[in-house]
Amino acid sequence: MSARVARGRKPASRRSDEQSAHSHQRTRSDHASELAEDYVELIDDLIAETGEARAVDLARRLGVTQVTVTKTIERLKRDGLATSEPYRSIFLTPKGSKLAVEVRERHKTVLEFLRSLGVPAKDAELDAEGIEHHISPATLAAMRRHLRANA
Amino acid sequence: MSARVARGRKPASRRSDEQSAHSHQRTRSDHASELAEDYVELIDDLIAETGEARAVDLARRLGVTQVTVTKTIERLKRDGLATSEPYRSIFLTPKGSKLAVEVRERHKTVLEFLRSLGVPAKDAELDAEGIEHHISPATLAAMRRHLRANA
DNA sequence: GACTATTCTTAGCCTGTGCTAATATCCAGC
DNA sequence: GCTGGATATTAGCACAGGCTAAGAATAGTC
Ligand SMILES: [Mn+2]
Ligand SMILES: [Mn+2]
Ligand SMILES: [Mn+2]
Ligand SMILES: [Mn+2]
Repeated sequence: MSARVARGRKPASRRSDEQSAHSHQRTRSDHASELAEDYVELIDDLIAETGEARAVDLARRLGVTQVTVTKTIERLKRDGLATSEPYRSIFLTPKGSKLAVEVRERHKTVLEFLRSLGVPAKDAELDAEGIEHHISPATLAAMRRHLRANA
Repeated sequence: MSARVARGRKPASRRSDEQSAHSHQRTRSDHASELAEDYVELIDDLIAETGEARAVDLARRLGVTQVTVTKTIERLKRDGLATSEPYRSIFLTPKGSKLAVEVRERHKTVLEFLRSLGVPAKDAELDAEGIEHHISPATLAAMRRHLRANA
């Protein structure tokens, strides 16, 4: 059948194996930062829109319970992205604010790009929320080029 | 400052909150199926390339340990996507095979699409591995249109 | 057919991200 | 200034998906 079975030889660790492993590792790493990115973006939005970011509002926009939000905020605090006092609303550190700006910018670009491809608004919004976290600088630049070219 | 603070009025659950929550829910749901998709695609690849899919090969291509692979295969079996006997290699059920074909096709489209945008091969491969799981049928169709138009 | 290197399994651990139930605090309206 | 409803916290649970260490089974080589 196959070369493998015919020879009884295992192909050791090949170049393409490492390439493939690297892609999956990048995806896992993207997912590790994903929640933090969405939270800081949302906290920044809420402060801009309503003057403050409260757990109950975050929960409503994320579709999770308040308890889940509170626990996640604890991780954000641990990672130096947010601050909060008991029973008070949530704030971003400078590091968190900076991340929020970058993330919002990238999110907007991805959304506009999908729209420019002719994807219906509803689908574009759903897809962008997930896609945004897997966009390398190279791909972001390519999307911007495409938007400029089709302006 | 804000309307919220000035009025002391909470804006209840607004339409846009639900829209936003829906996007995040879709992303979480994508992630729940993501690992299964990558596994069946990889198992199918390995069977085609080498005649069989073994845990050690999956581990190498995914960049995780064999133990992690074995545990994940258990979940795939539970979900009716794969089968395996102790100390034997891994097979796909008809359901798993069907999924593998769809996933590979979508993966290829995303990769070609990114390449067609001018993204360098290396970056395109890294990004496609994550992006592929967040592509709605509408976006997939748009990518195909774009590829056909720029053929 | 025995030996050894590879592979697979089992047990046990950890973190992240979700949940419910129960309790505590806060604040708006009276 | 009380108080009821909204909000936040705490405790405890579950599952996914990662890991290491130790031992068992398999298979290629002599
Ligand atoms: Mn976002
Ligand atoms: Mn997102
Ligand atoms: Mn993938
Ligand atoms: Mn993702």
